[in-house]
Amino acid sequence: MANASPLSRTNPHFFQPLLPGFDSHLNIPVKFFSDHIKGKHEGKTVNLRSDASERTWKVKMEGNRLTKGWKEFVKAHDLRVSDFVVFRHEGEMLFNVTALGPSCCEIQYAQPRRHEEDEESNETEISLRSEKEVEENVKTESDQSSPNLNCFSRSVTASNLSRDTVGFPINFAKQNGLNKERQEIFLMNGEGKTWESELKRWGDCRLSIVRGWTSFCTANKLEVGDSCTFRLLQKTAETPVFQLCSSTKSERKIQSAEGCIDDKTGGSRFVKLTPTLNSLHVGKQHLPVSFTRENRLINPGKIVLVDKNRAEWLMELKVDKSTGLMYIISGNGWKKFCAANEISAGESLILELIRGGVTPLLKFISKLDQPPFEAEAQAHKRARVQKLSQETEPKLDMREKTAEDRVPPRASNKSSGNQENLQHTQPCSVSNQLAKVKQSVVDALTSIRRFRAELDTTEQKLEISLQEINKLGMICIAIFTFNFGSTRFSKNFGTERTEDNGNKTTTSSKPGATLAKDPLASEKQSTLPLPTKDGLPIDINLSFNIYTAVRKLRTALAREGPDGVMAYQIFMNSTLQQISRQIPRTKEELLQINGLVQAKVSKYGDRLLETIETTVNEYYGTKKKDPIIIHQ
DNA sequence: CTGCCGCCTGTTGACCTTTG
DNA sequence: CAAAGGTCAACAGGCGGCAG
Repeated sequence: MANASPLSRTNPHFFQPLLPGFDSHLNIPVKFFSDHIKGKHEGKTVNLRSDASERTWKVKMEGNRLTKGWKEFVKAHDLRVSDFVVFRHEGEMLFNVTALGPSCCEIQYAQPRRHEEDEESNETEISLRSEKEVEENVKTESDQSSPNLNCFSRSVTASNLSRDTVGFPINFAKQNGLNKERQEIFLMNGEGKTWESELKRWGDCRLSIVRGWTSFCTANKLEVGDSCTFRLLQKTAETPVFQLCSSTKSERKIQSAEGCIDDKTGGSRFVKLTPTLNSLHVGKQHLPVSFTRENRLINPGKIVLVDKNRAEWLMELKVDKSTGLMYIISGNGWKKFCAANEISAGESLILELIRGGVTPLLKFISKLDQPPFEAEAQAHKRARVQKLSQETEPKLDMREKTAEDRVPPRASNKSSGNQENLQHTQPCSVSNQLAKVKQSVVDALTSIRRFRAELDTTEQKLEISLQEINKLGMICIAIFTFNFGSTRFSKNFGTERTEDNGNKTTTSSKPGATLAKDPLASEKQSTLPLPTKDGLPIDINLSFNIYTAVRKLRTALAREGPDGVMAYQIFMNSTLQQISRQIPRTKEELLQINGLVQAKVSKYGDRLLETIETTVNEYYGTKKKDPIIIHQ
């Protein structure tokens, strides 16, 4: 899977996808271990560094396993299942680690916390990655005391698209000094492309992005219902830049691909929920403590509910801070979900918890008709429920209302076998009621067994799919490591290769012929040519070296610069990618790179050109300016 | 007609209280 | 103590008025 030096002549690399259980230890690939560690550095402590922090983590190596200390590194970098980590050996058991998210893009971290701000957790210098940070920032937007907001989320709606206007969180603006009546801003997508826009203030308490929103959404295929999160990149600049750092749609695609692995928590996967009039009205549903504890469902976040038609409903799993209880909330999503499953107040439904991905899923298993007396008792349980129903139908007594409420759904529910009986049995004897309860339970059990069999089959299929996805993920990671567009890559994949000595050899003419294999399995794939804008191929190995070199330069510049200057504020990743693709050799050529304005070229141009020149010379082993474009 | 503005109202979600 | 209900601030979006 991973291999020594496939990507660079100087630094051996390997990468690992993070699978469940990754946080306790990480296996170094056997081949890498035997090539670079075994016999030389065995049993030593490994030093891990990342671009996200200046700190070095010491991690114990037992055999080919990273053990003691790895957990801290994981925690500090907020690594999660389905992320990837690329280890680059810098020598003397020092590894530079690059973390990539499930989207195969590098995880962006927020500004490092200062020690004085977070003295309690001095083991963690890095603040959380953007996705989590987003959640926290959104959560604390109303909290005036929370410092350093640099992300906000917005949903794409038909209304804001049609009006080309979207609301802007006022607290976010206040925290970041966006107080002007009108302020030009840039909306930037993940690839670094920008759209001109404007932030406008109305009165004291309202801000909106007033133009550019629709074109941004259209260009980035953001549709109604998607939720997108923006990060403020250049806070101090004349024109603030808000970069799209995540969107719900892509996340959900990942969830649906990954979210159906069986859980390994050992708790009961099934939960019975009984929505009440109020829970439907306020749109939230508490989960039984026993269920959340057994299944370790203790962290707030997203949760996907799958209804009987297999439609997914993305909701929030929250924790009630005063009681510690977990509940699902989604505006009227819970009400609609119940409606979609033909569940009305007082009726119960059984859901099965499916875990394994980033987001847990609760799948509708069956409806559990309650005996009327129980539903009735529940309906009478609270005086406030009565108040609520009186608001809607003030003339009805609660008892009458319950009956009224319950009859129509049953009358319309053709699938309910005992609907007629239920309608007539309210005054029935206890034995009749018990018989009905028993029948309901038997029906529910039958449903559960049927769904379980179906789930087993689906699970097997999904596991096969997951393996395929993992394979693809590895391919993507290799592509990303080169930092080139995957579509261009795939076009040329397998058409031409270079041996380690840099000589080009044609080994396969079938596009994709080697795609099925692990892309990192062979060192011989290290110099796949990619076309430039002109359609001409470039030497990917050189470009990768340049990318690595300018990235190192950026880190160095960030460290040299004044406190608080982030690497991305010097050069953005997209700028580095463009530099590595176009390999500018003069300041004029630098100015043609997006993101390199005159001021930056004046400030950093010399060092950039020097770095590029050195890398090119090292690569070709010569001082002359070799042509970068290699014609096929 | 289009874009901008501002008022108003419904929705959402966090936090707290009450009930059984 | 678990679960449900209540309250309220913040926010989103509908709608109508106004200007160009």
